[in-house]
Amino acid sequence: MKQRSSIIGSVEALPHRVASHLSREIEGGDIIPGARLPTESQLADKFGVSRNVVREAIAQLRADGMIEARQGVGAFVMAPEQRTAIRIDREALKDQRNMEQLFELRSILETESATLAAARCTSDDLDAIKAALDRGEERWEDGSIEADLLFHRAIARATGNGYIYTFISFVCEQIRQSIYYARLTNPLHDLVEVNVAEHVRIYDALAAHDPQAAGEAMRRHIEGAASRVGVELTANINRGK
Amino acid sequence: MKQRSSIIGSVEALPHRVASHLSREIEGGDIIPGARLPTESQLADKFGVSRNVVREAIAQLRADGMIEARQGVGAFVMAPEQRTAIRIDREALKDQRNMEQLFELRSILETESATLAAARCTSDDLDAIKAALDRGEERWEDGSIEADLLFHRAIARATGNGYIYTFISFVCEQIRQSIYYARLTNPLHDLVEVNVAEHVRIYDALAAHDPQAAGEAMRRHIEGAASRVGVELTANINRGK
DNA sequence: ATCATACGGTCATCCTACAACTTCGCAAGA
DNA sequence: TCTTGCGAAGTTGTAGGATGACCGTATGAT
Repeated sequence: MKQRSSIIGSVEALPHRVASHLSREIEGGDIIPGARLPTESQLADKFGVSRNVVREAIAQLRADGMIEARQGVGAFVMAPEQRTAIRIDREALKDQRNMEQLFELRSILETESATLAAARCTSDDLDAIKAALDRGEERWEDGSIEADLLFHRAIARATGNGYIYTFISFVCEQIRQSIYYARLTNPLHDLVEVNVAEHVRIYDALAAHDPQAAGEAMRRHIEGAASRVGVELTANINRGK
Repeated sequence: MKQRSSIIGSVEALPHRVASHLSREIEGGDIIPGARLPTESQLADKFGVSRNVVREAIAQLRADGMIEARQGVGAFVMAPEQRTAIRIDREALKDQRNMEQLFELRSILETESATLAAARCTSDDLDAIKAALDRGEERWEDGSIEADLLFHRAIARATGNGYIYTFISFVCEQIRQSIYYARLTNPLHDLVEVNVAEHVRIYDALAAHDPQAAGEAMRRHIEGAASRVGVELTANINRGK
């Protein structure tokens, strides 16, 4: 079979490339909601791939509720509000302002997470949180990042609210990925110690079942974590003093 | 072509059915993270569909970071923490407890959204919010639901934080869909009026640029909205007294 | 004018074939 | 014995064509 000379020599799989392209066209407003996409055959020709590849790409977008395909009619782009999935563009996070906003969202979620956890956590929950905390102290170079995530997730789990856990895990992971790739230099050790110290303060508040203190400690911690990677949370008015 | 007698007679598309099935198997822990899935051919046989359908299903799961496929090796399920997308199972929301938890998450997000919006909103933002508010007063039977969403989204937009907007839109939409299908009876009109009254209170606080009051009004509103659809937010300790 | 029908376009599914890649085992050589 | 190289087998990735199901519209009969 003759190898179709694809446009760009990338390592990315074809369906993903097509999906990204379409996604950007929709996101960028090139195709307005309600409009019809070209037919699968046309897209296949346009991208120089088989119709199978186009279908796989569309399958992804459809799963996100970004487009809707009606048999015998065509595929239509849907309003951005009725997506069935949340996805964060990793590229966009290279923009400092977006990273700042994501940190703000994280601050909101985690602050309340700590507040709820303080009121609800069982002794088992506390044990799990303590375990994550301990693992952060005996740190290898970058194992500390994992331990940090573990700590935050353990708290989120202690809220007893699965959705809170999911959302926090997701946001934290996005931030981690983007930080991880941005700076290959491993974190300075004294900063890690500051981090652990803040964790201890949070844990103490949780163990004391003091929601107010736990939330406050968490808020400060997120602020600190942000500034440690060069992000300043401006005018964060959580629980406006 | 002979019609393969499929196992279940549903209106859902085949790839979606397969994806759901696999998703549930993974979510349920039947296949642990790191383990390999059966080959595409085996899955095709198992579900009684073509390999193409299986590939589309896998394409969806792969886009979510739920599984990873390596050419020449196989497909592996990934740890739930490193998903690249958040998705909410609409089926699960039929369970009252899950709905309760989702409302709690919404309460957290929206309360802070109102707080931030009060401090940051421009006059343009206020106009948009007011417009949504007015549209809720001249209500048709179920247009009021749309107007309600519009109102909340307008506030989220006024925070100036795109992620907050995205997350709130998403959560609200999930709740709306599930409520909408649960009870075909249109909302009682006096309840709609209560709803609008609460909106007015929020708007006033926003217009006065009073973050504290706005957050408080929003928290009460979400609580009210929840109870109006039969969901009680238990022990919600946002800004603990 | 109205309604039933035929037709063309589009997505949905299936099938087969081949390419690209990985793994593993075996055999030849050092 | 150990290493190296190579090929076989298995798996995912892509291509392309065929057919079924479904929709919208135009056509034609009543």
